[in-house]
Amino acid sequence: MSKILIIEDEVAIADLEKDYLELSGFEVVMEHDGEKGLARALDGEFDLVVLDLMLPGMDGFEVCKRIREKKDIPILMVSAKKDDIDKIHGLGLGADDYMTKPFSPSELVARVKAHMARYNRLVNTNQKNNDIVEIRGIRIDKTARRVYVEGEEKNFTTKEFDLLTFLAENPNHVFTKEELFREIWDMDSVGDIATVTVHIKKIREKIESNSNKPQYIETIWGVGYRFKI
Amino acid sequence: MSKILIIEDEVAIADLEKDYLELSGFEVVMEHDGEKGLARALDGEFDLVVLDLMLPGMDGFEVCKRIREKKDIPILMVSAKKDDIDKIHGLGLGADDYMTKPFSPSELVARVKAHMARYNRLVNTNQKNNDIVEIRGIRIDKTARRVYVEGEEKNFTTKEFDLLTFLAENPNHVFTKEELFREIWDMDSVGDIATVTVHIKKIREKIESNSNKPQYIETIWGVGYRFKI
DNA sequence: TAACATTTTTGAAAAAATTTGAAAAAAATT
DNA sequence: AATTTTTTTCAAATTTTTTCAAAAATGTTA
Repeated sequence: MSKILIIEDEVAIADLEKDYLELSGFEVVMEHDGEKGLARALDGEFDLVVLDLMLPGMDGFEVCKRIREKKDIPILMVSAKKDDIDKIHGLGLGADDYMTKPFSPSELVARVKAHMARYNRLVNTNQKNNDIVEIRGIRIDKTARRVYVEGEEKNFTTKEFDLLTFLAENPNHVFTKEELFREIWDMDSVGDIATVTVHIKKIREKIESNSNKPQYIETIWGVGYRFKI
Repeated sequence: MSKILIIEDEVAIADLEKDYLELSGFEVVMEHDGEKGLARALDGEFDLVVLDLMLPGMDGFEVCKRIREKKDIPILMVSAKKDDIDKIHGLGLGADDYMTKPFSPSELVARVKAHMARYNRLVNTNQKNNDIVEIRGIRIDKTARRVYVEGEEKNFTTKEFDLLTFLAENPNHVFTKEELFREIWDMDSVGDIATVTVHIKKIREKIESNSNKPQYIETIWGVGYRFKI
């Protein structure tokens, strides 16, 4: 269940937002001033913050900035004035979205859902099931030793599977061919590094739709390879 | 440099959007019908898609859905009708944002920037214990070998990356070209010191907004270079 | 300001690294 | 033992990066 924090001093508005969000299945908590809101947000239990700009205590700009210093959760800013929106842009506070009042509650719900979906898409990748490694269109079932590309199973040989899995489990990390060789082949096995290259090529044939522009395994010239998040 | 794909059949509008985005430093490509747009988007070279709903060939709903099946890049949908927005929500297509025409170009630029920033923020937190060197607007991720300038990723070649990283890790220290050469190139490699200069130039092109007044890598006349804190 | 020294820019050549296809070797299966 | 599959090796083709050298620009000094 996703939890949403509403920081909004006008109780009537906050209540309305709360009702709609709860109807859509979210758990909602409200705070009515800046300081408390900030403290709550930093608590870390929320998945998204709806933040009004006009607040007693600490204003929305400040709250946004302070949340962003510590947290990466989506922040949806709400303001009565169109000018404030420009200010939000200008300050580069790291707000993810903004709406001007008045807005329809369904608009709010829609935006909240969109952000949630996006956040989950990007973040949920490598936490839950340890046996499943999933990044974008690639799903690797480690126990079953199966690989699915866009939902379709592809056959991988042992070395190909091990290599792909290692890269996918350490995404965004550049490994040299030597490192990969030591990792997948026996530490002290004597062999040619070139075999790594060939295996990369074979893997690419199976997972990349266009080998010239690899979407998963990138080449870092002069260094090695990297699985792109 | 971030690349944006605009899929919009009205050429005048597409041109306007392109102009504004390019002014903000984005690289922009336009496609004027659904099929071509989809193909381009799946190519994988873009960081964000601006997608009009009304398109000849394949409509925006379909294009959005199809992109989302394969790609995680931000999609910003544009429509003339408010009703369409509700439809986008309803269908759960995975669009990240939407704007109704008419909109101000600066609004478009702001939204694009916000999405880009967020995408980078999220992707970066996903990785584990990376070595990050950060000085003012420059962030160097040593394990991923990525460089961000004002939050935007730039491509660096091996030597460029090594040289920049070395300077950034030893800020405020002047190095002669000889020292830099010995540091980045093999100690005993025979080569021309001039190559250091060329690499500095290339790095500057990527990190300095005004090459005439370098904000990061300063030239110390008659001596060498220094990364300014 | 002229003369000089140093740095920067530029484009093309050279070098290095990667990709690719195919054949040889090794391992597993029948 | 023969066949099939997988892995490794090799070398040509391709791509990217680096180097080099000459020209242009910039800063320094007399």
